[in-house]
Amino acid sequence: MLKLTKKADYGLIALKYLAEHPEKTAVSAKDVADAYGIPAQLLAKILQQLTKSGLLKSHAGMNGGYALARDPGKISTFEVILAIDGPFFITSCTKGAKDCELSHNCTIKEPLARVNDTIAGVLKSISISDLTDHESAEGHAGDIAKIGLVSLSTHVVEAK
Amino acid sequence: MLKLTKKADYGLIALKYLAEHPEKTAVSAKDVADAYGIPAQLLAKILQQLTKSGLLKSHAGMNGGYALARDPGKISTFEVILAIDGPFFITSCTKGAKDCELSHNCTIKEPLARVNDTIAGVLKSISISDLTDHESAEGHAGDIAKIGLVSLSTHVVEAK
DNA sequence: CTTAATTACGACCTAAGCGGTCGGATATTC
DNA sequence: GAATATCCGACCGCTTAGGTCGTAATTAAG
Repeated sequence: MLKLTKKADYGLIALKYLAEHPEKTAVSAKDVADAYGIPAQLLAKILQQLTKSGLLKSHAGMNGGYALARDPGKISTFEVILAIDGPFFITSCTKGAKDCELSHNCTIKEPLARVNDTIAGVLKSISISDLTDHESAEGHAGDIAKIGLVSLSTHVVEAK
Repeated sequence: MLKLTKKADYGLIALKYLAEHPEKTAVSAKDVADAYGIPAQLLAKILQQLTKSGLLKSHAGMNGGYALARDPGKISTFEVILAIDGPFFITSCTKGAKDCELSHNCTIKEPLARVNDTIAGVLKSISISDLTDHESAEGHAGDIAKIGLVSLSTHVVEAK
């Protein structure tokens, strides 16, 4: 279905929240959970994962909580999703082509891998601070094309 | 995890196979299944779905089978995935924002919806005939940028 | 007209993963 | 030492993906 998990959603929401409140030195999982109606214990585990991945700094004890480990502009959504959901690959045949090799040539994998890279590139290009919608994120229209997009298309269809 | 299902994989593989064998007027599900080691009955159901969606034409009976309903260049991977897996949305909170509304503002959804559109645009730009890897699908490097990509990035990260 | 190939369709099953909870341990501040 | 927190592992219910089975309807070939 190509959808990302709720955990990743929650993680992104939490990081965005942290990015929007730089005045607070530490925000508890419960605070964020209450603010958005997210199950507190679940969010706690997510934030712990993000901490282990080095995206957050944690501080236990009273008045403790989490804080961004880096500038929100330096944290990509790709990293967040990776930290929470693990490495993703469009192809259900996992990367190694190990399983598909025996069943002849899964000829579709190479082009699909390029699609995978494209999507990853898009995700890498979007940082947490980009999620803070300052309404129109105009400009830089051509930059996306530089993200290592392999052009697969010989016939560009206009997207709705 | 942002991966597409095996069913979609199988469907794409089958369509590519059909596109590569235009000489055959009809290919049975079993033929394709045997060629790639795909469970025959499962593939059959997938091809039936694609037929219902108008991407394939079917012919029952002996020497029957499936054929592309259109030129492979006119069938986008987006359509295939849509036909098999149904509409996909990056956001786990389904499109209507119905469920998220009550739990305050799920501020992350708008930017994520744009990511969704971007990915959809990429998928729409890739046709079945594009999957036939004529090695380097060069050129058109900038075209992707025209696909209605909303530029979210202010800081482009180099993709691997 | 019988047989074999093939699509069409629905019921069903199983394993895995997501979303979530619970309980307890550790750390830190007041 | 009591109140907040992070930490961490075990557990659980539910959905869904992936796949099977059986059966009916269609069509071509002998």
